[in-house]
Amino acid sequence: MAKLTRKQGYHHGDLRRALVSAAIPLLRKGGPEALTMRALARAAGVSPMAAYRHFADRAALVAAVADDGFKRLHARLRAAAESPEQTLRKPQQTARGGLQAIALAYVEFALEHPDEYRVMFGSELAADPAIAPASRNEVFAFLREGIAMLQRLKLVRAGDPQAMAYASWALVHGLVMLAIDGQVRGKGAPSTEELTLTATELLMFGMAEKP
Amino acid sequence: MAKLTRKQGYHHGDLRRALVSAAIPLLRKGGPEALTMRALARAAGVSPMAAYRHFADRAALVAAVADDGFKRLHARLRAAAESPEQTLRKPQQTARGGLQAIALAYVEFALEHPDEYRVMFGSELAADPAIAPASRNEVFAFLREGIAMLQRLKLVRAGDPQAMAYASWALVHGLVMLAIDGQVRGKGAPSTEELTLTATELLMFGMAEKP
DNA sequence: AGGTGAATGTTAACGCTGTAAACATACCTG
DNA sequence: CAGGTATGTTTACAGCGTTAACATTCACCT
Repeated sequence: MAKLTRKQGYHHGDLRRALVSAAIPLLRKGGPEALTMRALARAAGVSPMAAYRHFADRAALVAAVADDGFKRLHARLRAAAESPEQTLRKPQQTARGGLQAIALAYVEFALEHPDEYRVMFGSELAADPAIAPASRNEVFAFLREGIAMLQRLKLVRAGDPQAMAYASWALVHGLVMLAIDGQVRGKGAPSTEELTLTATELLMFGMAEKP
Repeated sequence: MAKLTRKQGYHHGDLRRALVSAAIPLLRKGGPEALTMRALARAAGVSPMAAYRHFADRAALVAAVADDGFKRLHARLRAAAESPEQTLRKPQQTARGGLQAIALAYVEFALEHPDEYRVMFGSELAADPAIAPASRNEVFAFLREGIAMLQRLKLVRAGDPQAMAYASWALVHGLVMLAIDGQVRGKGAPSTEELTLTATELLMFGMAEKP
């Protein structure tokens, strides 16, 4: 019976979740730097040390926030994949267009929540791989499966789907980072959306089944 | 004669450069978190506040370190482009192979100095675009010129070289970030070098002149 | 040469941070 | 109801970025 109330009772009532939730508005207001243990505890109406009952240290807390972000990103990508009506200019092959729609959704998510995205890929997590967010692997698996499906449909050439998924992810992630850093601005720079379409199309051509 | 000693005399003798130089070993030992004003001043044998005579705040100092990094990266890429003997498995078209060699050199640089690379693209700089390192634009221009050259040689399809350069940069940057974050590890994951070759080849195919 | 102002470095202090240690309370299980 | 464990608090410390006031050294001008 202990299991039933495991996530509910106690003093605050799931403070862990409250802390992670409090992280989002904090991030959006003050950027990654504002994501401090004390500010978080303050936002949750709790003493600074309370957070340490749920997270070993700041890195663990950041990892939890990142994990949460990847979960939302995953949901967003799944929605984009399933939605028949994506805001995509070129339907072309449905499956390929679907993958492009996923890429667009990915970029959109990152640009809507740049600070969260930055935390998700920030250096705090890279320190030790033990706290790597599990949901990140799920996002990657989702992408890899998409590639594999396109291979089965003969829309993508044969080859290690894992490597192609890495390449695709790298491309989109790189686009996002450049966009977030404000590096894409400047004379004659394309809009991020245009750039995403162009870049993904280039990669798609490269991955296409050779004629 | 005043001009001769412009970079030499004074109290410390070009403390600004000393601070930026001291940043590298500091970074390699303790990661981006170790790059603090006080530690830097300590390493330069100077009082904590001395650094503020040369940098408005920590962000400015980080920007200077990043700028230095981009300068070294630029030099590295130029060397890779000019060196006739790159460690490249597939010579294929010389020019295209050259671009791939540049990509490999880029990834190598980042993997050798992951903490510096992270600082170069860290969130501290993105805050305000005013302190964006100028040398980063030079690296990008270098890449864009390479693409434009390939277009003139008819090895790359027509199209906005700027957008293609963004796509290429994004791909390589994304690869680096994934590799640095230790995300590429795992069962059946390719080596970073293999992955770089695969990914750049995919993009090259996509950018190739259509038959 | 000598004086003057700007450039550079120092000291002291403030509020913020992460986190360890000791303590207090609420809850669950027996 | 008793005991233990999970949770939250208080206190404390060292390190950080940064401000303000002060000290020194150089560069230049007459």
